[in-house]
Amino acid sequence: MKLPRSFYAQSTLQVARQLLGKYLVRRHPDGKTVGRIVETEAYVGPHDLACHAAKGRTARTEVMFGPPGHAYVYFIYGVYYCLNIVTEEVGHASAVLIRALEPVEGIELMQQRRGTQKLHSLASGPGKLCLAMAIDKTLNGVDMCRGNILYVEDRGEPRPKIVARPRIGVDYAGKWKDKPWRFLIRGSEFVSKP
DNA sequence: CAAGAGATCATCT
DNA sequence: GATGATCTCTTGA
Repeated sequence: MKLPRSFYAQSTLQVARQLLGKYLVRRHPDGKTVGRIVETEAYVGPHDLACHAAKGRTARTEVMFGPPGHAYVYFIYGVYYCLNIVTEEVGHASAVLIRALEPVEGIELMQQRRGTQKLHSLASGPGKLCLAMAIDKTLNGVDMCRGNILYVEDRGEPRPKIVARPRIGVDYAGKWKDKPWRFLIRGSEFVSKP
């Protein structure tokens, strides 16, 4: 079943942990792709210097200030897209970055889009998974609690064992850079970095 | 295997 | 005008 808005309205750290073991579903004219979420990162609000919302309310961060359960997709390094899901109540700018997926359905399509056969590196990183699932800026702001082009599904899987690590690529964030807010499923072969 | 460069552009100063 | 919530390829041990 599709995760409801109340799921995303929880604290960002809880959402980041509870998304592990859930399934990201993407429907596209070329086909359906599904991946099991194995790695996430929490960006908890404007006071978190690693969070884009720390720059204030701008055209780019606008979605994060809105209601939970919406997709925040941004373009980075002139090359890749990254997918986040907005959390907490309206006005509280926070989100969870989806960092890695274990390919589940539509694997051939993902291989085609990524130009590789290797399952363990098909979606093992925020940029890679967006390529594999055809996620780009046209999905920015999409409501993931309504419609069926992009959403997260609970398939009744028991809660996985979780490991917490510092977030990746946020060395500029001062005292926030070492917060252990990157969450991985313990032992998964599909994460971006062990 | 580890380290480094380059790709390439929206966003903010 | 600088830089980034990344990835791939190349180089060298």
